[in-house]
Amino acid sequence: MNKHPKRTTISDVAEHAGVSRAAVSKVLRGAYGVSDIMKARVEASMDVLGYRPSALARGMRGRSFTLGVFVVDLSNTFVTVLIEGIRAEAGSRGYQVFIGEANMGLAQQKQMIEAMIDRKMDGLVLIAPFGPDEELEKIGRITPTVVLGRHGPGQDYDTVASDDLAGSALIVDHLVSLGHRRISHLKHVGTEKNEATMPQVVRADGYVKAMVHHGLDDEIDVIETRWNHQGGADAVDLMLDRDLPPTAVHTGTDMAGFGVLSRFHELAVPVPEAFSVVGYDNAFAASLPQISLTTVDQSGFEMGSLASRLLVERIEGRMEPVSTLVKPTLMVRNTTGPVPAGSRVKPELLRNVAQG
Amino acid sequence: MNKHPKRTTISDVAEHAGVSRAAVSKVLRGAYGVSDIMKARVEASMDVLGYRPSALARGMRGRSFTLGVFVVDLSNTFVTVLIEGIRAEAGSRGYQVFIGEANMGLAQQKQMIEAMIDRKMDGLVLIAPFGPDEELEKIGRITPTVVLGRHGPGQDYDTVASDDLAGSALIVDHLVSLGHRRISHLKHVGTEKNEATMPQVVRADGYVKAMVHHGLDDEIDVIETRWNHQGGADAVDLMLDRDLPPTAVHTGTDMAGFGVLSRFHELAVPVPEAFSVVGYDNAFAASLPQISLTTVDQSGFEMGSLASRLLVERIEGRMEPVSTLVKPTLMVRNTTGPVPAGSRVKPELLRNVAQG
DNA sequence: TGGCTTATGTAGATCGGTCTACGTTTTTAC
DNA sequence: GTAAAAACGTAGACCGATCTACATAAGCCA
Repeated sequence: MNKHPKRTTISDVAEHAGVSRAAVSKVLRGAYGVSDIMKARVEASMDVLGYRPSALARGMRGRSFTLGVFVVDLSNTFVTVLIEGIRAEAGSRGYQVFIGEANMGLAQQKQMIEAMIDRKMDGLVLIAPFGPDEELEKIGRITPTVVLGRHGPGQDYDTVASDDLAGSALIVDHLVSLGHRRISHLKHVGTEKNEATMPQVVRADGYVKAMVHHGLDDEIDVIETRWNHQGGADAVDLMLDRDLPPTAVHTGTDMAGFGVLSRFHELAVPVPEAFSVVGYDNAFAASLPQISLTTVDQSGFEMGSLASRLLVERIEGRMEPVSTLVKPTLMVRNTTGPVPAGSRVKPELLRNVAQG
Repeated sequence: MNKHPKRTTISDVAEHAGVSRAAVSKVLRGAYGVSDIMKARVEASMDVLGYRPSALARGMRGRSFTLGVFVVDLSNTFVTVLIEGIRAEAGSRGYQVFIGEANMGLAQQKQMIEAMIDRKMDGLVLIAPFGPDEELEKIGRITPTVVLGRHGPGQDYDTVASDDLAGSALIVDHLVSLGHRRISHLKHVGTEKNEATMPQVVRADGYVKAMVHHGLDDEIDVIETRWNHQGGADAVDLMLDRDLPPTAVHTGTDMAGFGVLSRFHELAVPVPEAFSVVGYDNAFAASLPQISLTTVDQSGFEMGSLASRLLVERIEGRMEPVSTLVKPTLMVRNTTGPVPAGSRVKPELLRNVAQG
């Protein structure tokens, strides 16, 4: 005895109200050409019958009232905040939000996005997708698209990104003001080619520019690693292996920052007394007092709701691309401090620890 | 110039291959009555035209090949692991997984689930939904459903849960073996009524049973609070305010555990020297060395893939409900230690600290 | 070779809505 | 008071697939 309480359809409502199916459809859509009397009667029937239109059938011709959010990695708590913003705005405009994840590379990403298109979702938010810009253009030509977390502008899609250039500058300024000069930066490197619009590229660019601005051209030190826990941990060993190790690091993302802190913790290198660490994203764990990671906050909720708003605009007809940048803010916590006095950073000592 | 590269439909393929639409449909579904020659020709045409069937249209009569995962709170990193498991299994069986979140109460949860049904998703996985069991039965009668994280059995849905009774026992056993006797427990209390199948109820029950088992009937201390960071922090003040404060706490969930640790950190109460803390879920942050929270691991990936498997079975016709329990394991880390010597737990002292 | 069964392909209804075209009333305007 | 315009409601094609019936062709057996 399953699935048998047959759904009420638009025909049932029409019959019950004694009008045509087209009339019910009009009421449903709030379309022109409905008298108040008829509207009331139809709505009453809907109520009595407990009618809910099939979003699937509606989608066949009209809108599906569904937005798709594509994510590479749900376990990154920062994207959760973005999604919160997306949902809030979309919900208030009558759209349902469904999230699709794909973390096994470009092919899987493509498949997921196609799955969304095949389900005729009215619009897509792509959170930090990989792949070349042209791929995104292609998607944008098929369906309304907003790319979140990559810099613009695009031809056929909108972008919402944090001003990563400014974010990196905030970090470097902060560290320099604490007296640091040897500041390293962790740049994400994956299997895919880096596009100029990707955050890792812009953050690295901002880091270099800021270093130059402070006259620290000679101290520029970009370490390529993966932006995850392991990548951060690995980078520590690399840094400590330098002839003259840095005194601070801009880890590019909190996840890598956690890895850095973990490794330092294992090595009993005191943070921030011996080494300053700055993350990026203001993920949940960064705020835990035992971690208390200095980081850059991207006001994810606002970015998310802005993306939603742009997407709905686009669905409703806007064609010109919009590219926005949100100002980040620095969250100074307890992993950054004054540069250690020269005596306290014995490179030899640090290297020994690393090998022990 | 948008959205105009008109999609190829089944008719296009049929025409190109010189067969009927029905024939193409048969090939698509792998249905009976297709010669090898025709199959090859149709598939070639699909290839040439770059055909992808509309999942929407397919769903109108047949399956939509879509599974819906309902989640209350995506920011809980444990559900991310569950989703990973669900996706792995579902993907290998040709289903797409879409996630819907609703964290603003029962009404929003209901709306989200209805939205999934309205889109004719083939089956639903509900992760720790709230509301009465009957509500779940109602859903299960409409569409194949697996409930993840609530204990069974259900009449018209399957359940996959961690053995919370055993989990609580593991925790209490561990603490008792360290010499603790005054062990408190944090029980989640929300705005909704607690059902007997909800984890907070079973964990509390397991805690009580385990305490009784160790002859600690008189030390049973269940504190009702919210299972989040703030709830954990608040509970610390409550515990320290007791005439004879406990020496250990089973926080019910890692999120509350983080709150407990945070508050202790603020109060400079050393963990585990003065107080032992155990979480539940083995969330990501629990593994960070600075946190290193002793907790219970629920092997989320396995639970997720098991749920997927059950759901597909149900979609394919099974009617008898299945109710499974997965064994949890204890992860001993650095927030639990031997009970402090009597002198070190001066209740007065702790209370002063709390007020300072 | 006739009679049956099995294999292969097609026509056309169907799913539950939307949307265009058109007929009928009711208003408005002069 | 009548023509033109606006308001209201309906019929029926359509979206892109699935699925049931049925027609035709091929294979099998005696």
